[in-house]
Amino acid sequence: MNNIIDIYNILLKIYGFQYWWPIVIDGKSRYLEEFSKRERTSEEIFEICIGAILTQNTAWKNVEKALINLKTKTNLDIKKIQNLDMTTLAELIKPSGYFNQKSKKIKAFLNFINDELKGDIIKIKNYTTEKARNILLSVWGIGRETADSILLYAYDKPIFVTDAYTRRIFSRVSLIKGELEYDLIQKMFHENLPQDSNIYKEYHALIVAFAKDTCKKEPSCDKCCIRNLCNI
DNA sequence: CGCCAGGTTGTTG
DNA sequence: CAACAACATGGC
Repeated sequence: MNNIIDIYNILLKIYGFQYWWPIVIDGKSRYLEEFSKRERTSEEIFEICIGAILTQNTAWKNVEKALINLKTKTNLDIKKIQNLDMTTLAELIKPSGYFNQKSKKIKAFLNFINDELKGDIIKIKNYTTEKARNILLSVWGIGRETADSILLYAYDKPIFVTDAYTRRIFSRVSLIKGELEYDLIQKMFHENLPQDSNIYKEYHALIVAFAKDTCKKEPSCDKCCIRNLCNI
């Protein structure tokens, strides 16, 4: 009896595999099955990192527009983006909102790639999860959820991504008491699931799907697939 | 029109 | 440390 695993299985059955993280191909975000079966290329890693920054408190649809702009203009080439001035970069990512903040964050991340990684974005792959997380968190503009999204989806590190949806859903089913710390919520998932990055990837994506579709701010409990486990 | 979206940082008591 | 403000566009 493990509610964390039970809920995963139910969500997987209802919503199916989500195949996160999406990559822009032919002008559209695509979620491809093959992404769960091979490592990400350095180009894909970079795109995931940028997308993770752009999606902070922002709908993916808007991020997609920004990523398409960046891809069209720079082919998401690190050097080309580095050579853009702030105003141009901000203009390209405008649809994702907070464009001044986010262009600063992207610049900070590019500096990090140059200075800490000597231009080699793959380098993090060889770090321990803990070291990789700490080094990402040291970058201005990268907080815990962004760092963990990058670690899990770009570098395939077994670390669970927690977000506002996770809080909402698991508070409602009373697996989270009150306002639990990010790291404590994450710990709960780590302790109740196999240490398997593919499960972490799917579970977080399923949480997002479920939160958008049913466990919304105003929940649609009548069609909820886990209502028998819930207390509201 | 109002609300919300795959958060993070900075400021204040 | 908690509470709160600031950051901003676009979809529904």
